[in-house]
Amino acid sequence: MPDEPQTDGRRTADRDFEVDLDDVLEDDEGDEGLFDDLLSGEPIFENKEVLRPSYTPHELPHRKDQINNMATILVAALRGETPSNILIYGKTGTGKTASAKFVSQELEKTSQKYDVPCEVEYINCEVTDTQYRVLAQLANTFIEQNRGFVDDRVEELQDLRNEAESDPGALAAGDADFDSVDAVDDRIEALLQEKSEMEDVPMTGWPTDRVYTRFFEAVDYVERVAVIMLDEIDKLVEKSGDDTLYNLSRMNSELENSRVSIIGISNDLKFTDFLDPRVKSSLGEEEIVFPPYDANQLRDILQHRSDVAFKADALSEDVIPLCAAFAAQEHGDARRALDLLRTAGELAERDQAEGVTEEHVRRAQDKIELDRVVEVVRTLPTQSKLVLYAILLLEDNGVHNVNTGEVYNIYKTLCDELDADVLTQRRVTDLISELDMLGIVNAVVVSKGRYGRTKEISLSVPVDETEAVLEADSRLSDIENVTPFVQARFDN
DNA sequence: CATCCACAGGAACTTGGGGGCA
DNA sequence: TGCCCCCAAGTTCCTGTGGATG
Repeated sequence: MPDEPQTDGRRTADRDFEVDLDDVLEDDEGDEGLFDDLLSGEPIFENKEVLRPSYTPHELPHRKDQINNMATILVAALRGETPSNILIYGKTGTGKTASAKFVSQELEKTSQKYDVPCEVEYINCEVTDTQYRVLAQLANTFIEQNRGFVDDRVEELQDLRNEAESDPGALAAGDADFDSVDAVDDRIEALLQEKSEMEDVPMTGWPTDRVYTRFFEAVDYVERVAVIMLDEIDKLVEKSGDDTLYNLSRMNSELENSRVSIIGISNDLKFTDFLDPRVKSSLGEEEIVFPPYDANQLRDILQHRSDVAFKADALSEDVIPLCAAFAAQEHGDARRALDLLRTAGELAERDQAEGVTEEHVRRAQDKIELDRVVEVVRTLPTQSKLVLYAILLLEDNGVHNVNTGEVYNIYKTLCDELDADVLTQRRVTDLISELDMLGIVNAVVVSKGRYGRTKEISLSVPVDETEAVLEADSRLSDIENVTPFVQARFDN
């Protein structure tokens, strides 16, 4: 195992963020075991899962209108018609995804009840962010399903065949007319042959149009209505244009057996501006807007979930209003509110407190922010880390609102000393913009008249923590030894 | 009022690494 | 093996520009 030391290093680092083992060990006196202490405290949570973002609730307060609206549109699928395409708008944490998933679950449930072939495929375009990958993923899920259909059909035919061997009359009673047992065998063989041709689309390697064809065939293999749900659709358009959407939206005119319908979910209200007008009109047949929650609505949601999540009386009175207020400031983000509540609970649990207090919420607020920053910085690519370190050094030396040129100069010396590749300034400006979008730095374009136009960059995270995280990176391990060389530059 | 700085940021291209297929 | 594809990261070349200054 050549990478053993690295793994070890990561484990130690993780430990500090996950559970504070040192604290536990210090308290470990007498013959009590390691976990006894932790267990002895009155538990605060009843069911923590319902506070996690992955949990899809059965009831979404203050979203009845939107849900009914979606249902009205999608009910067409149950009648075997093509539902209109839907575009859903709303900022993060406004319940778009949860509502859409809820509706699709109900849709699939009902479709099974009435035996109407109708499926919903969910794709998160932030993860699956190119045309190729979207098509490949869709193709593979449908291919998988089709194999299932073939298996079912083959089984059916085999039963029929077995029955027919003892009672020739059974053939006529079957749903398809076979005049002999051999005919049934032939059919089975043909089906198995078809199945063997249903290979998965590889993750990479094929031309995109071939993937498209494969996907097309897979959808059209049986009669059905396929609802394709594209979450964070703006990310897809931003990265790889509207070809995917164009292809998907014109599919219906060529499909013979099945119909497809698209549900696009977007954070960005204006993303249709970049679309081809044809795509825009077809995709936006129906539009549903999810407005941000206000503090009162957030309070309802939190109340709702905390009844299930916490033990009775575990929350002091002002906890929920405070969480709601904090989250309402962040454009009414319910996910954030739930996170806050959960983290506050975890902090209280770790303190072995009786219940969650206002104080825990405030600490949770800080912890979430710091955790986010630490995680983002830790997972940054090396080059971005170098750029960030350059900004950090400038800040350390009392230079605030630095501009691109200064950063680039420091970055260059840093790379020289570390023996790393030096990127062009063009690339570094992009990296700075990325850091800006991640909220690690704040970069504003300003014009200094005669002295040019540049970005004014300032750090928007705590210096010490960030520095610690950067120095923990093995690839930058020499950085501390290098700093003096860079420091020397400031003397000039 | 024109000039001109110091970049911003778009477009097209290259490189190298993932893979398929005959 | 050679030729095809896709993709991320990076490079080259480029045009655009807000406003202090001469």
